[in-house]
Amino acid sequence: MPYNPKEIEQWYKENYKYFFGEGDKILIIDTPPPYPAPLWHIGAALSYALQDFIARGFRKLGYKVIFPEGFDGNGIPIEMYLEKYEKIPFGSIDREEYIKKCRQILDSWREKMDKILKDLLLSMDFEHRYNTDDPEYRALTQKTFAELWEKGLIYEAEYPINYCPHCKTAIADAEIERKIKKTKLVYIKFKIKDSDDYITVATTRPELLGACKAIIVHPDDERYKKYHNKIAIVPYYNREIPIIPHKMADPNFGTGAVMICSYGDWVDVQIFRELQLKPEKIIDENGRLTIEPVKGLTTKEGREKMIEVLKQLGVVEKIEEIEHSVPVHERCETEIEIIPMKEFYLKQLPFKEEIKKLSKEIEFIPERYRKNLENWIDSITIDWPISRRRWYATEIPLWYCPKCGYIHVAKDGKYHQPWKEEMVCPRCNTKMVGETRVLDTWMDSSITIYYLIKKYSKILGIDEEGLFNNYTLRPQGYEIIRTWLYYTLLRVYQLTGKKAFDFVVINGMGLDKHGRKMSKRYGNVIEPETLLEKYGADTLRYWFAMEISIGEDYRINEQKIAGIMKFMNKVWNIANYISQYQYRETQNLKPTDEWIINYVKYLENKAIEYIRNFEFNKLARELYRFVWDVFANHYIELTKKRAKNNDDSAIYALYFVFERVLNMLSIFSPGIAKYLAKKLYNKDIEKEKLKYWGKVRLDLLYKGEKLIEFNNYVWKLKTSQGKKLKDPISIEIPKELEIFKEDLILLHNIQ
RNA sequence: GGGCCCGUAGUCUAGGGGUAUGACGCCGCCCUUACAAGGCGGAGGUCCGGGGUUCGAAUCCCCGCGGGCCCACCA
Repeated sequence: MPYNPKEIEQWYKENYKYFFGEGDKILIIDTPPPYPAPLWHIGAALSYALQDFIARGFRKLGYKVIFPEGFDGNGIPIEMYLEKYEKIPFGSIDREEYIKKCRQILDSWREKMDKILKDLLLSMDFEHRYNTDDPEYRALTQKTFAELWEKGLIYEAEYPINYCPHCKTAIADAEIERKIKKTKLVYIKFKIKDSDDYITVATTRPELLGACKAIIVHPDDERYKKYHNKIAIVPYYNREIPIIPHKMADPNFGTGAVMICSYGDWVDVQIFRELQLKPEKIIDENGRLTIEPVKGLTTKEGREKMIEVLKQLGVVEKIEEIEHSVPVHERCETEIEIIPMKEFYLKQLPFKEEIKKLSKEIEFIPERYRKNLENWIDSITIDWPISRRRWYATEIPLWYCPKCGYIHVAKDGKYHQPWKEEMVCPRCNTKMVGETRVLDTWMDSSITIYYLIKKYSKILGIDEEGLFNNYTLRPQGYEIIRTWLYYTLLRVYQLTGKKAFDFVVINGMGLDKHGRKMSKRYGNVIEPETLLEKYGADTLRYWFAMEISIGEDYRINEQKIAGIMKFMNKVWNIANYISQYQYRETQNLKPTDEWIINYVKYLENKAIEYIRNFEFNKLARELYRFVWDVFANHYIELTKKRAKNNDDSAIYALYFVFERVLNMLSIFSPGIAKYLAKKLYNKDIEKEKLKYWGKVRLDLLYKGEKLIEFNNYVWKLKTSQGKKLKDPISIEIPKELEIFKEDLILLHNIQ
């Protein structure tokens, strides 16, 4: 019967039941809840295989492992989808309907992804799946909001904030990406008051001229020293503004003179604050300009219009085409504007040092990503804006009394929707107004571990504190260190005073075989379903285990995957070979058999170390070499004739070694391992732990290497002499291999 | 501008002071009763370049060159 992954894996899935593992220690894996999408990136899907190696590996080390299944759902992506593909723009239908629609689509995607997770043969707790957009989960988010509100860590304030004109909501720094774009650098002449002189500034934002409140030049810039603290006149608007020396002006860029507007970028914000200038709000919440001559235009349109106007005034000195990086919203790639808005903030500045201290107590795998987190923490300059003007997210659980001004926060632990839920002021009995805004989705995702501790302490019947004091592990990609990891550390610390994780394991990204990112644009996207269908999960997973070095990007090369399928076939055939013999025991092991048994014990001892250090690729590679190059090619060949004569020792060794192999293999390729172990040993190999065998006989391992060398030598000799491998040969057996004499004579037909 | 990572056969990779791992591909021989999805053998490399440390460098240090990532206010 040939190897048929489909049949085996189907059998596996049908018999699957979640198993925590047996042991005193508990490891909680804070599985990333993926954001649902109609197409799942192969790299994202495979990252769950790495988590499964950790889960299965640690169960084999004697841990109870919590490996939950969860999905995200809150936030802007689904709303973007609705707008783009369902042609339902935000605000075009009733809020209730809109939310229902989002949920429906998300759920249908989640079913597909759930199937992929199961097809990957993950040892996940599929029975207790959670969604961050479930009422139960959102209730917890709201409860934590109320807690922090009561502690005074949340406040509302009007500050300039990153605003996405497309999504019509404020966003946090962590949600911003930078894109290199071509733009015009416009050189504009400003007249100096009471003089015929003028000063030229270079700007990429001429449309903001109406909000220009100052010009800065570098204090040491000789060209402009004569203008320090003089007054310049803004063209078109004829407003008088000061020319101020400030070290933020770079003499080497443009003309060295910079116009400061409310707000072109965060430098402007900083300087307005420092110089206590009065900001002018000239962009509205639709991203449109509000003053002439650009009233009603978008910033892009306004830019062109303003250039025309300034040209007619004769104040444009020149225009250069430059490339520079502009901040865009990571979800929709729209250029962000900085607009003063009234939003809720969660205090994070006072926690910077404490979070940095916590990060030093966390073990990062690999270590270098700790710096990545620390760099981000260092770069934080404002508190976290957490309110969003969207619909599909967790509602801010607040009501306002129009009469007495009382603000009610829901802290009953239930899920609330203030935009439709009526509330009467407990102080003056007036009907209150519900908050319509929602929370940044990271407010939900940053408490996954907090949620899981609560949930699994109930399932396992352990108190929360006790569960938290075990081991927590966060697996995730490096691209969300500044968001998911950082926000989780912050939130969990604010809620519990503890570090969220003992371990952070960073996975790399899956690239195509040439090392390029996969994207629709290049046409190099591989879907998980395709590979699963073609090679099966056991093969895909084993390939992945061999391929990845934790924290490094890896390339997906189908030829290699196909190569690993041959390995599965090899394992299958070894089982086939062994199964022709009846299991038997012996007290008298022959040297060749003792050698191979020592070898596999040595490997299993090493496996324990490898798993502790998250070095799955090393284990997978060594197991591969052992099974194929040592066990199959040398050991089985050496003992074939002896086994055929029903030699107890040989048959015992075959069974013994292969069981240890299946035990290790079941971490990576659980389908085939479980199937074969059931067949040959009638055991559930998934539930077997790894065994530490103590000292092994290194002298035998050494002799074994010599044995392999000798076999290769004889085979080479026969080949070079044009003999067949079974032809007789006359050759002296080296002294150190004397103990293997019986098997060597049979294998090589030595006369 | 700051920080981090990576350059090893046609392709991809392991190793991180002492004759350079392995996979895929390529070439030759072999259907040897577990396996042709196999076995045996073979060709293929100034380990990016240049200096230094050393008896000895792919490996450690410095300087380049090339690629990638993260952060930062270049208007």
